[in-house]
Amino acid sequence: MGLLARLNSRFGRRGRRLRATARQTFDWQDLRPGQQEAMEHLLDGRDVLLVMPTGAGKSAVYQVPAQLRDGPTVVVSPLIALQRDQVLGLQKADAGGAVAVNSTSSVKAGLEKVTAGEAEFVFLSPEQLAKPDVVAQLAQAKPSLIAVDEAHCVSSWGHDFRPDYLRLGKAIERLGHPPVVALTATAAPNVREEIVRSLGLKDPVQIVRGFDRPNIRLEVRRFVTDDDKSQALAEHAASLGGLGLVYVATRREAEEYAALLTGLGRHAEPYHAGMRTAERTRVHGLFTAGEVDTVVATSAFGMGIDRPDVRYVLHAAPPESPDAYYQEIGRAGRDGKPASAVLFYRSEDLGLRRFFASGRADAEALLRVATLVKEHGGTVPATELRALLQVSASQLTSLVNLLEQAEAVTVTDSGDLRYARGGPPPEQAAARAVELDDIRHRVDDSRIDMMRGYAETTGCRRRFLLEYFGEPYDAACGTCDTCQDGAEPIATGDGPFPLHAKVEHKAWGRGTVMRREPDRITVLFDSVGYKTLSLAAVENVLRLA
DNA sequence: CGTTAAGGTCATACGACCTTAACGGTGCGGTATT
Repeated sequence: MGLLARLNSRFGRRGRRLRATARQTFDWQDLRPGQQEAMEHLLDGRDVLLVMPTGAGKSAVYQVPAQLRDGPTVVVSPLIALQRDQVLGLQKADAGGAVAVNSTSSVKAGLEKVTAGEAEFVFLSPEQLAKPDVVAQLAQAKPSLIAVDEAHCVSSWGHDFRPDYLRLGKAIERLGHPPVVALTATAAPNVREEIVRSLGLKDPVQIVRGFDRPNIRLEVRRFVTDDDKSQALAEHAASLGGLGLVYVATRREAEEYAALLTGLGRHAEPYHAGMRTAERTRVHGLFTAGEVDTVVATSAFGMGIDRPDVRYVLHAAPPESPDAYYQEIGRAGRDGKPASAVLFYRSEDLGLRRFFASGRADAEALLRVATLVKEHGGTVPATELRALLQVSASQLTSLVNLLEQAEAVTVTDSGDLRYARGGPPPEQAAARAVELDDIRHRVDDSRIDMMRGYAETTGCRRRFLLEYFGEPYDAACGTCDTCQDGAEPIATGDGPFPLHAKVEHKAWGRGTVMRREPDRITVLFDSVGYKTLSLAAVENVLRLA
């Protein structure tokens, strides 16, 4: 932003209104630059993708403009616990009321509050927004703003675990597509693209702030045997003071490491989705109150946790992507004081991630859905298809999502299925759907490769992560373990393939240069994900696009 | 993909070694049962 634009933003009419509202309604004395910029674009009617660390005030970005726009604000939130926390927070302010619409209470009563104008904010899961009647009733209330919280879930959960995430774009359209803000703490460039595409954001303003977290020291320790690794991790954790998190890959490990740490005199508690709700709530409460030293958890623990003073995040196994890793270690040191992130690494531990990523689309089921809908000729209720095919609602949604991407099947506003006019024949459609699914899996696999790359790099780890997220970082941080061991030199000068250059590969198609080293580059390809290429070997296969 | 538990074979050892099968994460919603 130029000086004039900055002054205008600082002292302009919209900026003043926004800051006044922030003070009066929420008692926030000032707005940070990224926050105010995003709010102004929303007031101007623009869609916004906002990538900022947790704790940097992402929620404010929709809460303040919501006060200035006529009509309720729809907030998409992945967890009922998050919805509840947000509603409680908003109820403390005089912000126009808030309600969560989900299966824990009457959906009907909640929606009536919105249409009656008694709630400025309505929180829903993607599953609620997959119900035609819910969307129809919300549309009557004429929403003036939509916020998609934890928007990376579109990409990480939408394809299998929670397929209704991929249907949000349709819901947004049916709600009249008021300004939409997608919020997340991390997303690599291709994940951002997918969020934009999937939600159907129109020419969105992308605001990316505060990616680097310089107070978090990065370190990786490599091991050969599992015993050596767990012993080293336990000893390390026991030697640290303050509050910490240990991420593990399985529920059993959560229990085992918690017991191990307890044996070493730490107050450690396990946390995973296999525990009873009451037990999970208890551990979460202990953590929130700071009455525990260490929570040993699977990926179930994290979203919505809010303590500024987490001093360390240890990993007993690598997660499935640098995106997930950065999300998890980003829970350390939110207070800005020194914190550490140590990955206890064995390359074999990536095997479990490859297993989790290995499920492939059911080609036969895709063909059956396509054939049934085609032969029916008209609109088919989803329930009818489920009964015929003996699949769960979420399985059917996943199949339909793929067939929709293959331009064979469309979903009507009432939630029924219809074969696309001029769509490809079922055999072709199913084949195309399988191909699309394969592309996504190749990209997912390459993200696991990048996790290996992070763990095994001899260069600066901070630079590795920031460049993965598309943030140029032309230095070595000087504080990570590799820097302190004397990091490898960084490629300088222009070279044949500058950072972020668009390139074309003979076999892999279009891509973007994400990382440059003296003798090789890493390119993010649209169809195969991340590939690290030796500069000596690419002369005849790679060119600038 | 890698680990572990269970079962089998060998053949003269109350263990050593091999093969095989099972297992592994994240949550919504709605339904069935107390």
